[in-house]
Amino acid sequence: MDEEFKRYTLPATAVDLVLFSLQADDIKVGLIRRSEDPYKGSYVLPGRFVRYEEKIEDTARIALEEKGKLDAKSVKLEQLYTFGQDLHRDTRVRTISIVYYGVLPTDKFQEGTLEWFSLYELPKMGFDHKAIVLYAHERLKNKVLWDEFAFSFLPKEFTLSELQRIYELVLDKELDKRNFRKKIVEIKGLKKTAKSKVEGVHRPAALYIYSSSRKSLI
Amino acid sequence: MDEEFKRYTLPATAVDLVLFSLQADDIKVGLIRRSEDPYKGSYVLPGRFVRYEEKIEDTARIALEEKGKLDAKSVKLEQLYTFGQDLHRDTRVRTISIVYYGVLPTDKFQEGTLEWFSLYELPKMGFDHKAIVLYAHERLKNKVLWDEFAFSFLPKEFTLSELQRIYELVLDKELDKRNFRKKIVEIKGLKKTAKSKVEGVHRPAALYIYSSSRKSLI
DNA sequence: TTTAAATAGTGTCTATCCTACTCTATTATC
DNA sequence: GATAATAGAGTAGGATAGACACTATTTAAA
Repeated sequence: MDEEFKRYTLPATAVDLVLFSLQADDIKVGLIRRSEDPYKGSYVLPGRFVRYEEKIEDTARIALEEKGKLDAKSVKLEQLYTFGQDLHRDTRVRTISIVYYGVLPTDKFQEGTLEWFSLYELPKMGFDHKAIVLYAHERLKNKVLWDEFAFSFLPKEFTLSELQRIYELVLDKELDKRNFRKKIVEIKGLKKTAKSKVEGVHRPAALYIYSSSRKSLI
Repeated sequence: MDEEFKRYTLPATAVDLVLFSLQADDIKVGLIRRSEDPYKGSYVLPGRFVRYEEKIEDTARIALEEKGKLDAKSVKLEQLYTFGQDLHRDTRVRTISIVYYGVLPTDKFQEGTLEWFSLYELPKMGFDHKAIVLYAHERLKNKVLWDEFAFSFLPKEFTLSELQRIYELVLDKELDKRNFRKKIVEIKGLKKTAKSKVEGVHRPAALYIYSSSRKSLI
């Protein structure tokens, strides 16, 4: 590439997305298979270049809709980190990547253009996107513990067992049932609804809803 | 601005810095007075556009040296957040701002081109840079509690009183002396040196050094 | 040389929180 | 009605956090 070009050209800026979702009792990540070099055949995060006068949150939302065929209203995205080193989405241009991550609730899932892989069994991935997914997982662990991210995996009404399973899958760690229930209900201010959910040959589970609170679970 | 331009032009990307420092028993932030419109006369964060094939960490480092006349080796910068909305550093171009923050140790301080203002008494600031400083302060509080950021304000050897003062200034909260000392020494694995520091008409304080550890202080 | 001023330095007790741990309840199916 | 499968609940012991007050050591001034 010629020196004049480098001197006066700005790097391109893109937004990439790490999308998590609960499917088949596992945390999945939504990826796209590259059909061209570089990294042809590998999987990458869905993303999009930031257009002039496009807020980066909007870029993220458009990427979600166009690349993921997902309803942007159903996914709450948060900024993860901006990677500005060896990220060459396209060999022709130097790219800075602003990465957002978010959770797709199970009841909002729809077949689209993304392919979903277990967080714990990722395929061969292009660029440094695998490292980005792992970084997003670390952030997700914290967010699940300290914020309200766990609820975004689930529909509005959920059982405590379902919620506990989210924590266990995200944290990759088994939790004590009684302690979990005591704490989660109190700390997150869960409210038991009158309804219950029959899901197998066993006692039905009460459905809870989440309102809002500020404490932390460990 | 013409539509063709907007359609095919990429936004510019800049790195801005929030630099903290301990001076005169106060946490200060290093700013630059704008000499041109927009926001002429207001203060802004030091920053620099990201050049083609310049890692963003390098952009940050160069900004530190050129705008702040500070030794990049003495300041550990961490990425804060990327602001991609209404940030128009320059009215002519739409700019995305990747913000880094860091702490300048007291013994590395040198007069330069930055002006230092109390974190709690900021001057009139341009763009949304005041909001960014406040956001950085929130992050700093967490980093001081959970990471090793408190030590970066101080020289290698420091007294426990000096360290406690950092926590109090950053957290904007008084701490109990005995509890602080017990916890900080244990949790952060501080080591008492043989030296002590005479600083006034009173008993000298033992100097401590920080090694490394992983626990948390609250 | 005694006194005063100023900060360094130290331990205990109480309340709260975290963790480990096991049995009964309720449903559908055979 | 017996079985299988998950829902649901309480207690005790140990660890941790927070409140709290006095003695030690130095320099300067009287």
